[in-house]
Amino acid sequence: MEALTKKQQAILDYMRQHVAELSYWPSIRDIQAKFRFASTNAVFGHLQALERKGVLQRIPGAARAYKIAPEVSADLSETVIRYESPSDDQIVNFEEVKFAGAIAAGLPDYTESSGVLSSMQVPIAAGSRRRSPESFALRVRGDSMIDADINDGDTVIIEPGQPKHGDIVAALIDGETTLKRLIKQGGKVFLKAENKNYPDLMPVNELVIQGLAKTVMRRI
Amino acid sequence: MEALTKKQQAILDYMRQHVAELSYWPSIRDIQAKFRFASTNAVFGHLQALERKGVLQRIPGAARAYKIAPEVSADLSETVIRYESPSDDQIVNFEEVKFAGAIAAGLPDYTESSGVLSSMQVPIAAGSRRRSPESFALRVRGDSMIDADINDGDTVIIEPGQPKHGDIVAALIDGETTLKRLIKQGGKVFLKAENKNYPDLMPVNELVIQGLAKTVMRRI
DNA sequence: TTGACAGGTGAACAAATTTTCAGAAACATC
DNA sequence: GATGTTTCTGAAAATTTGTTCACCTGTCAA
Repeated sequence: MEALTKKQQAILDYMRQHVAELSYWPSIRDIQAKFRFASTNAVFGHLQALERKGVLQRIPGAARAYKIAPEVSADLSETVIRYESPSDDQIVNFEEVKFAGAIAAGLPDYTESSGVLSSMQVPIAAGSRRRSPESFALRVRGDSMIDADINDGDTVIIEPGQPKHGDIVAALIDGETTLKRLIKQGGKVFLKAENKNYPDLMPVNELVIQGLAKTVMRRI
Repeated sequence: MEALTKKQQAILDYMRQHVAELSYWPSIRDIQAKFRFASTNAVFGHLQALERKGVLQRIPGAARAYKIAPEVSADLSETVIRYESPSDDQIVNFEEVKFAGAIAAGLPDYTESSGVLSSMQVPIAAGSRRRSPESFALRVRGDSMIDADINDGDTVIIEPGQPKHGDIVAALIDGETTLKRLIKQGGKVFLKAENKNYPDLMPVNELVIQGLAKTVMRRI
């Protein structure tokens, strides 16, 4: 694999950043402006090079249309081990977690040092003109849901939604967010900790919930 | 929120699917072709409507350039339940999963019917100016890792990295991606299925891996 | 020195794409 | 049945965008 020149890498990065932030690709002239080229052809040449080197695929004739080839893996100086990208149909297509508040529109806080925490973060919010409740992630502390296989240190994705009987909700109790299962029984609403050692049902009059826990994430 | 008509919803869905699959937006003509309109203006009108209704943002004059507003959650007409957003410090800041290949730059394939699946999706490499290989997600099929608490239907985030002894890797065996634990023993490399019912160690000469499984996601 | 090559200028061209205009058909609503 | 709205047609205009051509400028190695 032929290596990219500095300019090529910069352009590729810019394109990535652009599409991540705005959700659509930059035009050749956008790139030209960004790098202060006097001619569109400077960009054109670079794009050709990027395509030739296999890191970018242009769609002939189509404006703002590219595909980015999967990144080449860093060389692994191991002996027998070889990398191979998965075929597209193996890839699970996710939806999106919109993070509330401060990081809603932010770019990923990718700190190499932090030991490659997995997972995601969502640029999007581009065009978020709604004050609708967003999904967000919470780190689980404690063992109140241990019997539901949600353990200390896990991360749950909290989504907005209509809480139904049996749902696990992020509820505000005494100003603190806790994970509980919502129980409706005899017209009354209860919260239940999924831990045998905890008291059974906790009746609630007014329930303040932050959302529904729908997904658990666990580090291996 | 004004509701979308059937055609509008279909067009919106198509656009989402297109961008998720190809990583760039369809042109008006693409949409026209898809829905067999005789005129581009049919599409144009629908796009106007979608924008007026706030679910889509067009970039004037730019081809194949849109932003999609985040979905609004269904209104909760429940009685005692109140929503409250979490404070920022409760929010876990994630890093980013870059999806390989086709969906690299895609937007979420959000199908309302599919019942508010949780989770994320990644516009890509946002700002990642690193040439590192991308992470991606795989849906787990089968029970080969059941003893490691990775079950059928779970989703694992596969990350690039130097595989070490004990890591769970996504390895290519007979052209199929499988999840196995990597064992180095006596200078040899083995793969081990974490399921008591499966044979112990599988010796490998040449190992083709797609990455390291570092995170499991499970739907509740 | 020469030649190859990455990087760039400038202008023009062709194609793709958005956008506008005027009007018609379908369809529900009252 | 009248009325208004949504949906669509057809063609044309305006603009954006990708593409091409001729030529210039350094750098680096043979």
